[in-house]
Formats: sequence, structure tokens, C-alpha cells
Amino acid sequence: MHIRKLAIGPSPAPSGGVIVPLEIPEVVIDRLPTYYRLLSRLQEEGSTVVSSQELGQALNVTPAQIRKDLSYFGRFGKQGRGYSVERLTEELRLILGLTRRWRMVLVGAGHLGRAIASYRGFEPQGFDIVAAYDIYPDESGELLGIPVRDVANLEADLAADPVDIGIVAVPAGQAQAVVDRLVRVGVSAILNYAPIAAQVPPHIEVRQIDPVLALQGMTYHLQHRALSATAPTATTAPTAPVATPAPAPVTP
Amino acid sequence: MHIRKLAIGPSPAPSGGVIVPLEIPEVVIDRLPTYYRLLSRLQEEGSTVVSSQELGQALNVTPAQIRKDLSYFGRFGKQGRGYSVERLTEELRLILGLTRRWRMVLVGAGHLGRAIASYRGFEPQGFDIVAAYDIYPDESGELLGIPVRDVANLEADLAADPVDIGIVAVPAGQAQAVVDRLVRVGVSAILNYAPIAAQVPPHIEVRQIDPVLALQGMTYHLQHRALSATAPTATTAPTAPVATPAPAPVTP
DNA sequence: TAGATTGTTAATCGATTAACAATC
DNA sequence: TAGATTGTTAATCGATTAACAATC
Repeated sequence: MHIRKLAIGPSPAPSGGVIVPLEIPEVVIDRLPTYYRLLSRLQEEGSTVVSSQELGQALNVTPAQIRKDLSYFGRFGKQGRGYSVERLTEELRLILGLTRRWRMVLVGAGHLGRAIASYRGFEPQGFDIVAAYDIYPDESGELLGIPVRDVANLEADLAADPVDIGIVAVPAGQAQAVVDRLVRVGVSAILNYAPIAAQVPPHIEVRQIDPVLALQGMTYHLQHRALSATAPTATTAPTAPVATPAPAPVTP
Repeated sequence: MHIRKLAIGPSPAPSGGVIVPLEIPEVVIDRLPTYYRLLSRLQEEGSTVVSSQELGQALNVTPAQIRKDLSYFGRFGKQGRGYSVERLTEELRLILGLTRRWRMVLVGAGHLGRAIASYRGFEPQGFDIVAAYDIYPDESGELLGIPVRDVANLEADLAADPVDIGIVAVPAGQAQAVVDRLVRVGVSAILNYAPIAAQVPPHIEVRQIDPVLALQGMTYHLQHRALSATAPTATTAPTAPVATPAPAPVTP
């Protein structure tokens, strides 16, 4: 069901002048931003070279995986030395499309939307929220410097002045409708903060931001760790251990 | 490098009273919260039964995967009918450890920390932020009903009154030190909003929340989609297509 | 040069999926 | 009963890793 690889990537080893489109696994692409983030920091800190070993240690990834991932895009290292921090940072900027700025609209200017609008992390990385939309736009018509307009204007505004990415921050009940409207009006990617699995056509990118899902993935482990700690032996454990209430798992 | 499976899971088919610890892949566990979220909504909407087919359609996952995932934990469905929404919701609550509330502390009460503190999505799902910490606690000593204390008190407070989960919302430069302190004082899980790959001992859970990483995974695709749309044929594409500046990818 | 580290291949490991008997 | 759908097996597919020749 997942689309795993895409065939529109560049050639890893351009030979003979003909581009060989190579399938680049989606998991690889999703790791590149973490590589880029670390390299940016290393560059700021003044490092000039770094090995896959060092990168791997800092990112909890095997050195082999880092080398393999990078090899999909080219040969950026030097045997015996490692990678130039400056060079590799720049290559990743190019690969990830971070040499331009990206325009985003925010739909939903309630509690969550306001928190997103106030987030300081987007702008320095090249992402601009150019407008926000709500069913009940504040009469001020403005939110931290971003114009807030009635969502009824969404289609007309974006037709006149397109954006690349839509951010969805409306309640679950309205989220799919908002996604549909954003897609119809031409955004190519959606950052979804609403607690739904958004349905989109094949070539629209979607990423979900949901801290509750992340927490629930962790509580599974916390509970089961606690259970296994209290179960004296495997044979005396209850038949349906999942159903057993867990004691508090934390003690200093 | 990734720990893939864990052996502390329950038996999938308890036979003969002896628990057979089965390895449950981490990817499976990370899908369960999305199943739970959908089922909760179906229950609210009054559905009584649902098939793996219907669940799969709503979640963009194959029905086979849903059945396989659930089969790690037991046999919850009825052939010819599907799953009882009520039953399956409850089973997932038990599996994920959501029958109790989880205590969290928030470290960092700046812009980001305040946005996290104001997020309305934690409490209804059983997650409570019981205290916040900052180097410069506001003289009010309070933030939306949550006590804000000097981070110097972190160790003493948590020793007296342990929590399960630490939320990290400090600048990158201080984040690893905060993670270390939280781990030392006994939290079992960390929700990391800081832009670093946190280093933790083996049995501490970490999840990263970073919308910029999500965006950068999408811009890769947006850029390359635009590139392949403009490249007339494969053979005339540039030798290093990754380095070619991309035109604006969106047009309605 | 000797030492180190890349890029890449091949082997291993793990996850997904198709298919179907069991059964409601 | 006939129809539908689960639970599970086996096959397929894909990702990770170890290992090493190439080479800086």
C-alpha cells in the first residue's frame, strides 16, 4: 500500500551521459533531513570533515547506512578522510530542495493554529507561512504578522497567489474537507496536525504531526517493561498479560 | 542499529497456559496508535463492527497488514463479520497502556514550551503535564495552571514525585544535557521537540517531534517532481539534476 | 608509505502481501 | 446455506549490514 520507492531520482553514478533513473527508497529520503540538520550544526561549530562513523554515532545509525544512503545521490566523500562538512551540507541542501524558500498557508487559527504560527523554527529553515485561514477570523485580521482571512477566500487567494504547502490545524471533523480544498487549489504537500489519516491523491505528499501518537507508541513499551519487571517468571505470568493493569513504571 | 523487535510482548495464541514471548516488530507498535485513534472515532460515531478492509481504506494500509498486526496480540475478530469496534478499541487501550494516566514534565517554558503546555490534545488522551521547568521561570511561577519552577529543582522534585515521561523543549545546545538529567532522575520516555538526535541508554524510549524534518522530507519530492516535469527526456536531463534549481512546483 | 575511510556488492535480515483454509 | 471475513502461512519484496577492494 505504501509507495516505497520513486523512480524520479537522479543517477547515482552518471556514466556515459545518460541518466539512469534510480529508485530511491522513501525511508532514505526521510533520513536525509536528519543528516542535513546535524551537518548544519557541525558546520556552525567549525568542523571541516566528518566520517560516516562519526555521523552514525551522533545519529544512532550505522555508518554503512549513512554511506549507502548518500551513495544514492553521488560520491561525496574521500577515502581515508571522510566527508567535507561544507560540501556535504551543500549537497544535501540541493538534494532536499532547500536552496529556495517554500510558501505555506495555515488553515485553522485556533489554539493549535496560533501555536504553529508562533513557531520560530520554520522561517530560518526557509519555510514561510504567508497567510492563515479560519472560519472565524479574528477581527484584527492578523496573527503575529501573518494575515488571517476568512477560509471562504482560500480558493480565490491561492489561485491568485499559489503556495507549495498547506498546514492543516482544524478539528478532526473538518480536516478531510480542508485537505480536499487545499489539494483542489493546487498545494503539493500537506503538513497535517489534525488527528486523522488524510486521504490524498497519489502525488500529494502528506506528513502527520501528532505528539499523542508518539506518546502512545512509547506507553506501549513503558507498560510492557513494567509488566515484565513484575512478572516473576514467564510461566507464572497471566494468560492475558496485556489486560493486566500496570504498576507505576518509574522509580528513581 | 535500530532495535527492531522486542521479546517482552505477550503470547499471540496462549496455548497450554505457558506464555510464549513473541517478538513484536517496532513498526507494528507504531501503527497501533493510529488504529486506536480511528477506532475511537468510529465508536463515537456509533459504528459497531468494522472489517480490516474498511480500516485499511481509512488508514491507507492493506487489510492484510491490519490483520497481521492485530494477530500479534490475539484474535479479536469474527470470521464473516469483522471486528467489534467496542471490543477492539478496548483491546488496543489495554495493549497500548492507555487505561491509566501518564505523568509528564515539560522542560523549557519559552515560546515552544508554552505552545506545548497550551496544547489541548494531551489531557483527553490521558497525558498530564504535571510541572514545567525553565532556567528563567516566570515570576508568576505558573503557566496555564501548570506550576513552572526553576530547572535547578528538577532532580529534587522528581525524586519526591516521579513522572513517566519528560518533554524536552529547550534550545538545541542545552537539549542533550536536559535529556541526560531526565534520564538520570528516572523518566522512562522522552518526547523530544529539540532539533537534536537525543542520546539515551537502551531502555529509554525517545520520539522526536520536528515539523521541519517532516517538511524537508516533502520538499525533496516537490523539487524532484518539478524537475522531472520540466526535463523533456531522460537523455537531455542535466548530468547532476540534483544541483539544478527547481522552478516553482505549484500551479493551479 | 601506512592508515583510514569511502563506495559498493552480496548476504542477511525483516516486513509486507497474497492466498486460502477455517469459521462465523 | 451462502457469503463474508478472519487468522495464518508461505512467498515476495525491500531494507540493512558486513565486508572489502579501491583509493585518498
